[in-house]
Amino acid sequence: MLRILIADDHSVVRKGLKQILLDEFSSALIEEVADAEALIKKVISSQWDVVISDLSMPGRSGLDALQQIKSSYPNLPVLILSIHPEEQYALRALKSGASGYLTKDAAPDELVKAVQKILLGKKYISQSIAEKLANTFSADAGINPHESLSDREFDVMKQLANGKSVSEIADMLSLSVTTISTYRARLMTKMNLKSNSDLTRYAIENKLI
Amino acid sequence: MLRILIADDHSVVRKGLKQILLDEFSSALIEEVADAEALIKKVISSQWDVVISDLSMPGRSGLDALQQIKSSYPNLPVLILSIHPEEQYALRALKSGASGYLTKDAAPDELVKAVQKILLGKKYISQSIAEKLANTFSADAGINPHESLSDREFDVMKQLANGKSVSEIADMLSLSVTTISTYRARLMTKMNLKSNSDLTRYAIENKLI
DNA sequence: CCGCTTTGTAGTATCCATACTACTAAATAG
DNA sequence: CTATTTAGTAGTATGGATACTACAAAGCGG
Repeated sequence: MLRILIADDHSVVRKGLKQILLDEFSSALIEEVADAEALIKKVISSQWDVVISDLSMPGRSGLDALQQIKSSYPNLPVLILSIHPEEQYALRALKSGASGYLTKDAAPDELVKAVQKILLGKKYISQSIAEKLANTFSADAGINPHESLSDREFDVMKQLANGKSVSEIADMLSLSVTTISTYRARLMTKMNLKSNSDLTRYAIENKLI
Repeated sequence: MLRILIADDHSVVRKGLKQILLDEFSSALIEEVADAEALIKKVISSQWDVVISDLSMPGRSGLDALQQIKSSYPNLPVLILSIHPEEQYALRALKSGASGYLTKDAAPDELVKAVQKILLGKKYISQSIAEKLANTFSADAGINPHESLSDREFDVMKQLANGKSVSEIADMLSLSVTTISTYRARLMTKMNLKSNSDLTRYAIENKLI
């Protein structure tokens, strides 16, 4: 019997996913969790055939959870479902071991197709994301300052660019303020910027926010 | 019999909404559309008790559709469901005649409560949105926020938006840092913003820098 | 396979920014 | 023409951010 675990902080989205999957896999066992913590716990406590997870969840990020899952269960396929059409996210997710990357506006049958494919141990990437990824490889890849950031740094960078304070971010991620401050210092050096406002401008110009 | 029309471009969200509503209103007739065009057509061709619509849809915006609906059917209640927690959106929606405004991370029973309330011809606004709206009324809404700034405040605002620190500005203007800090506090209140990054974004959007 | 670099994390001391308050001059309301 | 608000300015105390440092784990270069 097929066992599917869904992780998303929006209950509407969880219900929707469940419905779509049940329409196709009528006998599947589907469970839901609302944050990364619960996701990790569920993955450890029960066996699953596939995990479908959002990237942006309160507390620990989905990317974080993904990495943790893959380090303990390398063979458990994880499909990332994100609202972000940006290639950076897809790239990071795939690098972290995701079996697929879909945006939430994907059609139901694309979702079903993706699940079927990754159940076979294959990867699934949607057409549109594939095209975006292509850019990353060709063109001026690697020279964009923000691409040299680590996952954590990237996360923090976006929050800062969005106007969050160092301590707010520390709170959100349950880390020390000094840790966040260190990330900030590092990413500022890497990106060769000085103030949070510079960051905001950069992020707007590069369509990161 | 209760007739509910759902408009959202994400099919996952549509399914989720339908599920949640059916759990409560088991005998309801629920139909879905994926864009503003279809929404308008459906509203004209059939009778509905309530419309639940997203704001951001491809093509004509949800706000647009909302206005069109309210001009022809002022008594048809429309609940707006948005991903944006920002007050501007809520305000615009309410001004355009929406009966309620909810963000997509609302709990299922909040959605149900909202629908029940607006079916009675009342309005429904969530706690968090209500608080945000309060600000909009208190602070001088209507004119461009930056136009209510004094000259000094405006100066400082631009410098801050450009990434200068409070003490750099104090230096430049040969004033005390606390003076600049006071200006900053005042202009932030007037403009209803929180962080320097918010300022930068505002300044970019309004072509001030 | 072994250093060297990067990443994730945090403490301590210091520094910068803010909240709160206050005062004067100018503008505006009544 | 007085009373209230707005603008310009700053001090004191406090709270939050940063610099510097550190260290373990992971990754990579050779």
